[in-house]
Amino acid sequence: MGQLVDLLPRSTFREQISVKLREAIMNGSLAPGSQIVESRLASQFGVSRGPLREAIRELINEGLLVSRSYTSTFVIDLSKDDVQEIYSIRTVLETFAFELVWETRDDWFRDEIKRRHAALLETIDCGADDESIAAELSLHSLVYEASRHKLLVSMWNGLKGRLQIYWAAHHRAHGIRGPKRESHDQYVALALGDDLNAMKAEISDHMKRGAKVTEAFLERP
Amino acid sequence: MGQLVDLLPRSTFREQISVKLREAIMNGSLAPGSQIVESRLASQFGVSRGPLREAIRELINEGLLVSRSYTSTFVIDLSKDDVQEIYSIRTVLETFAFELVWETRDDWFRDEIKRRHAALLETIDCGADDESIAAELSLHSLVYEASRHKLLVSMWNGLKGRLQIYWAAHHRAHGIRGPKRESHDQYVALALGDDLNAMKAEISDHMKRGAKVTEAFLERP
DNA sequence: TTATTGTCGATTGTCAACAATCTTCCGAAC
DNA sequence: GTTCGGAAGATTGTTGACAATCGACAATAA
Repeated sequence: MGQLVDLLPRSTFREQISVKLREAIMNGSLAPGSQIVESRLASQFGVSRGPLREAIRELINEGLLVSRSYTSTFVIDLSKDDVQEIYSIRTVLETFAFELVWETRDDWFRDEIKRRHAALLETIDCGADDESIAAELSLHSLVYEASRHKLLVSMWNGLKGRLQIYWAAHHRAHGIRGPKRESHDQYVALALGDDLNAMKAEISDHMKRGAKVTEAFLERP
Repeated sequence: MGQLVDLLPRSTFREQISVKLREAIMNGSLAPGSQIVESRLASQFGVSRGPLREAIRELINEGLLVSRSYTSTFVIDLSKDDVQEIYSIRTVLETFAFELVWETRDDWFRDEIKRRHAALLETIDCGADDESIAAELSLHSLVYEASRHKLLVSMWNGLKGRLQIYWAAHHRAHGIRGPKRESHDQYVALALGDDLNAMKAEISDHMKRGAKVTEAFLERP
């Protein structure tokens, strides 16, 4: 039986706060390295410190915030090494995801990948930078979702959050544009094709290119 | 300048509680599927519900507890699928870890893997079941630690906790003994050798065997 | 001047009371 | 008997006040 109506979003403050906080970090309202003060944020959100603290703990576990006991909490500032680690793990996980999915790709998968690629192209054409980043991540998310591997999905979500912070922050800081228009043509074409090894090679290349670009961020004057 | 005296372990209640809780889950004092009640646990630990809740959130994020809003919190009870997922991801991550480590294995690595293997054999000979489980996990942890890949280590730690719960619970429930004495001979020998592909094959085999054993747990009358 | 100690403000950590929500169970209406 | 509604109990969610800790700065003594 399907879902007759949407579930009412009766969420707790902690949940609402944690998504708002994530948003604020993603869109740069809370810049990397900036300090989080519980009492200030609590009054901004109009709640007490209790649920706010729990939301903060959640983001700390996700690796989006870091805290020192009794002293302070900060938005993470990823180092070059951190980003390289993310890309290297991404290569491994995304390759595994394609192995899982490969033989069972269906019409939904093919339609959806085209749809998300088109959405990415559109945001790029609009010049909407933050949206392009989200769209690129959404395109990559597809193979994880299609794998039906819950653990794999949750690991990807963790990486995704940190990547998004990093990209968004650097794009803002350096005035760099989002993904290039042709950046995913090959990826999508191979994902629709029949050569798994070529797909794996493309993932590896794609990540190496990504890692190179982020390196470039950090070598600017 | 060296350390004159040990640092005092001045940790917060939240930290102390979260390690105690983890212990209680690992050693079966809190069995899989059993309910967690904040107020009861808080009085047992002699603290208020605030820090206890934060510790609980931490374990929820680690996947050791699950909670339903306003209703209840439980120790997870892994399904067969969950365990299969853990093993499949483990295969991928541990293979990657060996790729990273392979060319830079040094004397420390070789000594340490022998040491941990010996420790595993000793706990098996003693018939100390819980210790054998911990020793086996410690042996596998080595390659992650040696990889110097922080992200990889943290992902492994997440898996490790869940596996340990699962094993410990099933060993207790079914009176099954811990790892077999010869179970890691091949693994260690290959890790000390020079054939990376053979090592990869052994990891894959090792995990398939592990997954089979856990399947057997669940098919008992 | 320089090293040590005391003090103060800022921030996080903890507590106990109170509110909101969910589940269960019981009774009434049909 | 079945279904509906509502009260009761259990549990989690939220709050505001208070305590502990840290870092910086000033006061002090050599």
